[in-house]
Amino acid sequence: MTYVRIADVAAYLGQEVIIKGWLYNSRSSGKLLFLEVRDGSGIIQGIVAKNAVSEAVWARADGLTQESSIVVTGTPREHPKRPGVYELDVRDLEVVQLAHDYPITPKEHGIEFLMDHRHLWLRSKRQHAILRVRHEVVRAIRDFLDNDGFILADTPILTPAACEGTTTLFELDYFDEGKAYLTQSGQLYNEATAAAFGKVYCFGPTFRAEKSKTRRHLTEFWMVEPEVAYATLDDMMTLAERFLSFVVARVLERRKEELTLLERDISKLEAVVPPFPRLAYDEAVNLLHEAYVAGRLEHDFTWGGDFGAPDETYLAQQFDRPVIVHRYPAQVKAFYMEEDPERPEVALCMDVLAPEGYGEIIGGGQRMQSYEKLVKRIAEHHLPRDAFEWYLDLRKYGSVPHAGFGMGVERCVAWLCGLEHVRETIPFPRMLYRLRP
RNA sequence: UCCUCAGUAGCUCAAUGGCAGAGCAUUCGGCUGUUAACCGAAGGGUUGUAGGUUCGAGUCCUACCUGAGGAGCCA
Repeated sequence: MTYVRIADVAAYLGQEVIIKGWLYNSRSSGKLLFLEVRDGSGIIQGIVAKNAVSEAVWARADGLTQESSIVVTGTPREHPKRPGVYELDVRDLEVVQLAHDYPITPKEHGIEFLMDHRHLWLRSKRQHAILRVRHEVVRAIRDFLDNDGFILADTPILTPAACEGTTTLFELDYFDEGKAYLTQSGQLYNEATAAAFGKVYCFGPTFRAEKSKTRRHLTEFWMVEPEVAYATLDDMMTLAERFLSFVVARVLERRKEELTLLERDISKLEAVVPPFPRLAYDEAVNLLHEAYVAGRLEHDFTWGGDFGAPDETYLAQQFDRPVIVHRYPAQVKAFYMEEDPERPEVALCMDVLAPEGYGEIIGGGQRMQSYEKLVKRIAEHHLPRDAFEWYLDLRKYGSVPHAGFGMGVERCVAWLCGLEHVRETIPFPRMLYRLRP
């Protein structure tokens, strides 16, 4: 007898197989039982006819409860009325464990209840679809970078100092070395590996102890950060555009079924092809000001600040694909940003804003190349100089123009899936007021 | 940290200041093609906590707790 996964039953039509899984839901019609069996690869409806099985099998099948673990023996065949859909004529059924009072019923639940039962919620169809899209996004990211000459060079999660002085860090005791912090970005280390390998990326979890409680924030999130030696801001805008287009195309190609289950408007994603509109910060400010004058934005925006969420949403809504905003005022950006040689008050940086109000999904730019200017910046930002000596070494020994960016995986997945909140895009989200399960 | 909203059965929600209710889930019964199946019955409540107003509070007031959304900050 062959053990098969539900995703593969089409190759076994008419042959008896074994399926190992859990009861997702069941319906009955007198002497017929309809068992929806899931095994992680898919869901198949098992048909138990009272006159076709032994009394013992019938009794076991009739007594099944939601999420009981079961091993089913039966013969797959096409659904009588729905071509392309497969069912299983059940001959035998063993109960591995009988579940009692599974809390997540097939009706609606509130978000608090579902988040408290996240470990069980992961079994439902919608969560499956989202996490399969996430998996495809991660795979596409790696395929794109690996095929483009990048080396994966992971950066440490425990770090001795902040990489951006402004944001809040998770702090912990590190033996006799004093305080250590959970990384908020691998970028500074990326600059070191880029000087070693030319084209690198790191891909892992990052942590921000920001007290942000919005649909776009997690305290622990995954970020992919490519970094390229001898690259400029323009190179990064082009790379981000190619990179993001590739990821979107891959998800459309391989996960259309999941997007359909999520009721995602696929035409919105099909529009995501190069070139992306590029907007200087100055132009963006003008657009926002005009929108305020026309009554489309509540607050006026003046040059010098960073965009708020409504501003980002408005800017993104002006285009049918991601928009790249570049050359922000240096004062609102991190200390390591290179300045524009023609306008020192702006930084050679860029953000990619996703369409439909999903906000900033990519941020990056060209890094400061000059040793002297970087020393000055570190002092201006009141950062501890000694913690950055190794970083300054990168400017002493073969400094070159270099640039990179970071993309938040969860925001990207939320956008691709059309979700209200990023919390469903990671198996176990960590948020301001949620550490469990 | 601030602003707004919400806490009633295991879950999702009703209930003009006047008897605590429904659907789903659970248990029992019925149905040979069901699709969040359906039909019938039963069990299930310290209305988030502590005070207050009132003849009477799930409902009004105060404080606190918990959660959700948003601001700031950010991917």
